[in-house]
Amino acid sequence: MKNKLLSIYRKLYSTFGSQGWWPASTPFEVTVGAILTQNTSWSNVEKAIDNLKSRKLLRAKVLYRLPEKSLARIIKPAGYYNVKAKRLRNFLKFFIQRYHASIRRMASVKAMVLRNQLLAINGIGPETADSIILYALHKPVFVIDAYTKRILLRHGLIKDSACYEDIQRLFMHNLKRSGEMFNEYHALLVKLGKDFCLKHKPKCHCCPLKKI
DNA sequence: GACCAGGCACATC
DNA sequence: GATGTGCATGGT
Repeated sequence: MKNKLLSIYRKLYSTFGSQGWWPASTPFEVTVGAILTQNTSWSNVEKAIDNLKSRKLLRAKVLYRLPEKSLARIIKPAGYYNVKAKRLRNFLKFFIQRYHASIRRMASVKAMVLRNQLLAINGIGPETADSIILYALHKPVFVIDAYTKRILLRHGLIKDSACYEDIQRLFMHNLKRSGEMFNEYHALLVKLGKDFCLKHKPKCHCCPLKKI
């Protein structure tokens, strides 16, 4: 399994190159994006983030002062805007109260402790929590998403019944813990998922992983 | 017009 | 514990 996961990574990297994730200019912007991108295409999230940026709202305390209704209107292009406004505010409350709106303070906590704290927030599930920990704080946790599961399933590396933590363990127990690599690997899986899994049939001959 | 997107919580059985 | 449903915009 170790060799398999590593050869998939190498093949993806040699095919697609570095993906430059996360596409954001600050760690705080990553956390906002992680919540907004739940079940939503990134292009829609970008519009919502641009709205926040142009209004100079991309700071925790400033954003938290905004009424929920106003926030919902501004992030509308990201879809599910009412639930996401709530979820964002749930995170902001936590971030301000527990870490004084400081990314540095939040990053000083052990990854698994923070993960549990994030999971206790209504609206933050495993993928969002891990995205924040990996892409905003650069700590080595592997992010699992729908593409990752679909790809591993197609290549017979997991069972359909595998849950989020099962798949995460597969990567984390079989690869060297490297935030840099986990960052790239997950982004590459998303790239493969977007470019091939949706446009082609399973195991189609032009998939870069066909011989893996 | 149908289908999909870088999920999650909640209701129901 | 598994399964179904609501949440919503914008691109293909």
